[in-house]
Amino acid sequence: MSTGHVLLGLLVERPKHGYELKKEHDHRLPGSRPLAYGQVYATLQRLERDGWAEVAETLQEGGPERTVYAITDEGKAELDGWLERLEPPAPHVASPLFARVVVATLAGGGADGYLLRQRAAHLARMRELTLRKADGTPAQVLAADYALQHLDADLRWIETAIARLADLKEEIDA
Amino acid sequence: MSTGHVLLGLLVERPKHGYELKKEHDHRLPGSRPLAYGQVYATLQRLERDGWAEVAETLQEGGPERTVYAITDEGKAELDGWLERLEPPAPHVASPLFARVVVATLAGGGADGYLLRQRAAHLARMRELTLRKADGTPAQVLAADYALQHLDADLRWIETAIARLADLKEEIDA
DNA sequence: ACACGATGTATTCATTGAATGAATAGTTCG
DNA sequence: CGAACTATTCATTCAATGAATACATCGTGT
Repeated sequence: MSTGHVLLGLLVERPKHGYELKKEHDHRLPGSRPLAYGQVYATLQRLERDGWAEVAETLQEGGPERTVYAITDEGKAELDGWLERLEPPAPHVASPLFARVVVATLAGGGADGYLLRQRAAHLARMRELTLRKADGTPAQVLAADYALQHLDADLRWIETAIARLADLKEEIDA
Repeated sequence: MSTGHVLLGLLVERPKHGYELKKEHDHRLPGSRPLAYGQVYATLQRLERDGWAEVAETLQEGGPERTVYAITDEGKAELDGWLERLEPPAPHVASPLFARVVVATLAGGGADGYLLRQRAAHLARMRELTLRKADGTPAQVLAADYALQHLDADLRWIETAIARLADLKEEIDA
């Protein structure tokens, strides 16, 4: 429940309500997919159910009702645990790129064309990100760097994949 | 529906039933998370609902019933489209690593320790994968290369993140 | 001065997809 | 007889989207 832990993290500062959490999440984690409101409130309910967050107060002072959530002691302990825990380093690599290459080869189409087009798209995206880095906040720069490093990793892999497509085809035909 | 497209790809060769598809998937896409049976059958139902696959025959020749699915013409067209489509190059980077660094900084703990431990874990995992590459099939080697490139990307990012933690903290405190 | 629409705040709901784990049931083989 | 393999189903949870609801504020034109 990665989203839940991030929300817990945002609650450490002070109690907040759903709308605020969504805004903060999108602001603090630029580059990550913006949270849908539905997901925020669903996640908050799970946090409450598990005792990691609780309703601090319900405000009705002009405007819609706002339900403010606070992190609990249990939630703080859980968050600490999450921060200590090492990210299991990619036990399973979910790679749409790899999947397509295998499927294209299986389906007989050949993956060369796809890989070449993908390489071009990656290069374009990297140029775009590099430009955007210039005027970003530190968080935006870090997020962009993360994306850039992984796009570069894809590019390197694409090169070796192109070179080894023949081997893959042989294995599949066998 | 990436899983669905992969299953479609496996059906191009010839009609297959769920159990066989699960085995083939896990075999053809080493390194990816093994499919749960439940997911295979649920996905097949969606493929059928969308007209991309259909029940070819139901066998009851000694042994449990087997429902064999075949790809339809519509499914072939969809698969071609999927293979043509470029992977939207990381519009949103879902990065547990980045998320933890931000949350650790927000929560006041500081992310240095976490990054150092994560670096060590990555290095260990890379050594392990490199060893396993030696005696792998071409598909396994490609999958391992994909993982290795991305672990290396993480490592590079970790270095720059360590160097820029102070900037991030400053942004958050402001 | 005030009706009106746009914008912003805050939450809920219905639905779908992804994923897990356990349960079921028959077959083969030692 | 029991263990292992083949094949499918079910119950449940989490993740995620998109639309709907509802109230408040604020600027604009008449």
